Formats: sequence, structure tokens, C-alpha cells
Amino acid sequence: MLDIKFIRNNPNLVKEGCQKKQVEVDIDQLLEIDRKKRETLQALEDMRAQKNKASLEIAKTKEEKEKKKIILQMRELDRNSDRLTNNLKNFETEFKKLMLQIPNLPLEDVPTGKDERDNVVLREVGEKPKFDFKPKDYMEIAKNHDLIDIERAAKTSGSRFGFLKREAAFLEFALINFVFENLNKKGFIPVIPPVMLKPEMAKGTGYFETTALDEAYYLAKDSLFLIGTSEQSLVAMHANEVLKESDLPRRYMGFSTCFRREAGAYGKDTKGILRVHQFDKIEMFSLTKPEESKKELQFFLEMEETLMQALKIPYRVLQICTGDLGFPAAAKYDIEAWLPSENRYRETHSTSNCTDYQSRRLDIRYKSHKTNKLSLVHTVNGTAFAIGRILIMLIENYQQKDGTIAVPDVLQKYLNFKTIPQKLKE
RNA sequence: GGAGGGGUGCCUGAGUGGUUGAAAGGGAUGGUUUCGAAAACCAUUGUGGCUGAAAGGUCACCGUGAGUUCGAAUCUCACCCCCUCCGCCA
Repeated sequence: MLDIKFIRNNPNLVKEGCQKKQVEVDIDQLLEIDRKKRETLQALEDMRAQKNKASLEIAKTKEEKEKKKIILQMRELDRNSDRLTNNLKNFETEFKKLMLQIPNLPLEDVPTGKDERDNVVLREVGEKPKFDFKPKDYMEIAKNHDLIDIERAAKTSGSRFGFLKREAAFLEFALINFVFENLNKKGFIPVIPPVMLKPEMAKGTGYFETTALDEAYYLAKDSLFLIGTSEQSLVAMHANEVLKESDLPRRYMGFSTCFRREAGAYGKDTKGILRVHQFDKIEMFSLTKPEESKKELQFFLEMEETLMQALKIPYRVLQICTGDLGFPAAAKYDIEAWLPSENRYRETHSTSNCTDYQSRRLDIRYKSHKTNKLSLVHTVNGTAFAIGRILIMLIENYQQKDGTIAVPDVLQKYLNFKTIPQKLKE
């Protein structure tokens, strides 16, 4: 949510921002309703003030006649209050509806663009593997090694699921250990959060407006959303809290299963485990002082790149343009890893600065040491590893001529194998 | 799932339908004292909206939402959350 005062003072900036983000909201209508809402509120409050004064008088007055007279007056006054209250409620509902439709505004240095085609490639890092044989795609390799079973997952659960088996399962734990160990050194607090959220918390994250609502699983019987990323649980964790300035930046790394309906992705990436309904992910999340969120975003990107470099997977960094930012983000970078079988880069990481957009919705503030004043924190999130996609990248980039899969050096200490041999098919 | 108990400020904890935004204690902050500290003493100590240049004015908030009333932390209803016991269970 944006600050209504900011919108009042900078309607054109907001309009421009919405346009850049390809989101249509009627700002003029919002301001008109805001004006009517305040007008009504003022009238109602004046009336209440009158009533409060009268109540005091009633309490003080000892004469019964005098009391009755004032009470009757107040009853008369009350006739208007229902109408005013009703009006106010309507204005407030409409106001809130419009406010929630406004996305976070892009920061100034974000490149303007329509969609993902306008994202800017900042750099390519790492050497793409050169194979002196015809590289296979990861699903073929995974089948040969009995690492991923899509067919049986379809039998048990339907499309877009997978069983991770054998070395793939061990690799997942190795990746988790690797990240936890390294990010903990950088001050990230490990968290395994709930994967279900109450509706108001889920909505507070800002991902549930417009079409994104269809993206989430909802358990109607219990009125709970399944999270799409642990970021959602981690933001909600500090809802309605006041943090100490000395606690900032507060960095978390959340490990959780993530659930996505992939409702808008019919026919897209239907093979394998690139796009599935359920996957595990380690997410970085940080609450910062407003003036530090830009720096924190750079720090997150640096962490992501460090992790990718440690695994020696070639990747490129994209600066996301205004039209592709997503609802709550004000700035965002993606990392795409090299996928040999498709001869192109595919997204594995994403890191965003949501400024005070989430914290205003969820009321997460901090108290300044100096001024003792309360301000909203900024929130920054970023992928550490989305396990499934990293496994894909590992399998393809580390495949060997003899049919085995090598294991990155940095993961070997968490595993009791250095290569993954081929298996006989079941 | 069954039975009971409870949600008040940073915390503990009072609160008879009428100056109760809320006693008291603790904590925190500032000050006095001190070479310094402790102790003691004094003072301060909620958030948000509207309005205003500011001072101020005003409204709201005692889990949430409705209701009764001239007036609700206090009465009524619904919901949410937490705790205890029993049952079930990884």
C-alpha cells in the first residue's frame, strides 16, 4: 500500500508510476473519494464532540429535568449519525479497494519497459560448459539415474509434480546445508516457517491482488492460504510490531516448501520439474531502515551471485524493467542460469526491494534511537536457492561424457559421493 | 473433537455504565546526587486519523466485528486467538 498523503501531494508521480508498471488505477477517483471520506469524517466527529460534551454535562447535572432535556436533545442529534456513519463506511470501503489496487512505485533508477523483453542484461558470469559430446537434457539424465520420477508423480498427484529420489534427495539437503552454513555467517537467522497463512496476512504481502490471487492454493475449510514462498511467512512474522533500530537490518533465511497453482501457465514448461506446484526453496528476507534498503538489495544480489559462483553454474544478471516488476516490488534483479539443453538462460533467482509497501500493509515499524519516532521499515527479499531449478542446472551443467554427473566441490563435504553413477532403470 | 479459563499500555496487573487514555508496581528514558557507579529522589513515558504554519483543537483505539445506551474497557451477541484438562495423534 502507498501512503495516501504521498498520493495527495504527488498524484502525477503516482499516475506515472502506475503507468510504468502497466497497472490501471483511477487515481482521480481515489482522490475524490478520499476528499468525500474526510468531509464525512469531519462532520461525524463534530457531532461526536458535541455528544461527548453533553455526556459530561449529564454526568455532572443533578437535576433530573435538566438531564432529561439534554438526553432528548442528544437523541434528536443522533438521527443524523446513522446516515453519516453509513456514508463513511461506503467511502472507506471504496477507498480501501482503490488503495489496494495501487502497486508499489518503481524506484527512479529502474529501467522503463513494458514486459520481460525490456529487462536489461547487466552481466554474464561463468564459463558455459563445452561438451565434446551431445549434451542431454536434465530429464533424460534424471531418468537414466533414477533421480526424478514425473510419471509416478502424475499418478499420485497429477501434472506438475515430481518425486526427487536417491542422490537428488541427498543433493537437496547438501544445498540446504551449504546455504545455511554460509548465509548464517552473514547474519541471516535460519527459520523454518509455517507454510499456511491467514488470509489477512497473505494479502498483506501484496502478492494477492489482481491475478496473483489465483496463483495461491486456498484451504477453504480452514480459511488458510498455502504460501508461494517463505517470504510471505517471514514478512507476516513481524506484522503489527515495533522493532528496535538496533535490530535492523534483521536478516532471515527461510527454508520451506512453496506451493503454486501455476494457473496462468497452461502449456508452458510442462516437461520436468522446472515449473511445478510444489518445490522447496531457501529464501533470504530482510527488514531494514528505509535509507538502507537499496544497499540491502545490492547485498542480496551479491549473495546470490556468490552462491552461484560457488556452484560454478554460469549465469547472467537481469535488471528488471518497470513493467515486469510485480506488484509489491520497487526494484528487482533476476538471475538466470545457463541451461545447455535449451541453449539459453532460465530464471533461478529473483531479489526485490519492496520498500515500505509490505510494511505499511502489515504495520511493521521501528523506533528511531535519536528521535524516538516510529517509521515503517523496508523489506527486501531474494532467492538463495530454489532447489528444483538448481538441481536442473547442476544436472545439465555437470553431466559427463561417461554418463555420470559430477558434484560441485563445495557440496562434496555434505555428501558421501563425488559423482552420480548411472543406474539401471527400474 | 469434549469440558473449563482467559485476552487491558513495553511488561505484570486493577478497573462500580458517567473527566478512565485508563490505578498501582516494574521497566525504559532524562535529570539531581557521585571521582564514577549503585541506591535514593524528581520528572517523562501510547498509537493513529482529521484540522492547523505552529501552538493547539478534535475524534478513535482496552483481541476483532456488530448491538444496547444520551454515554461502554465495563452490558448483549458473533467471531478470532491463547492457556489448562480429557480424547486422538507425527
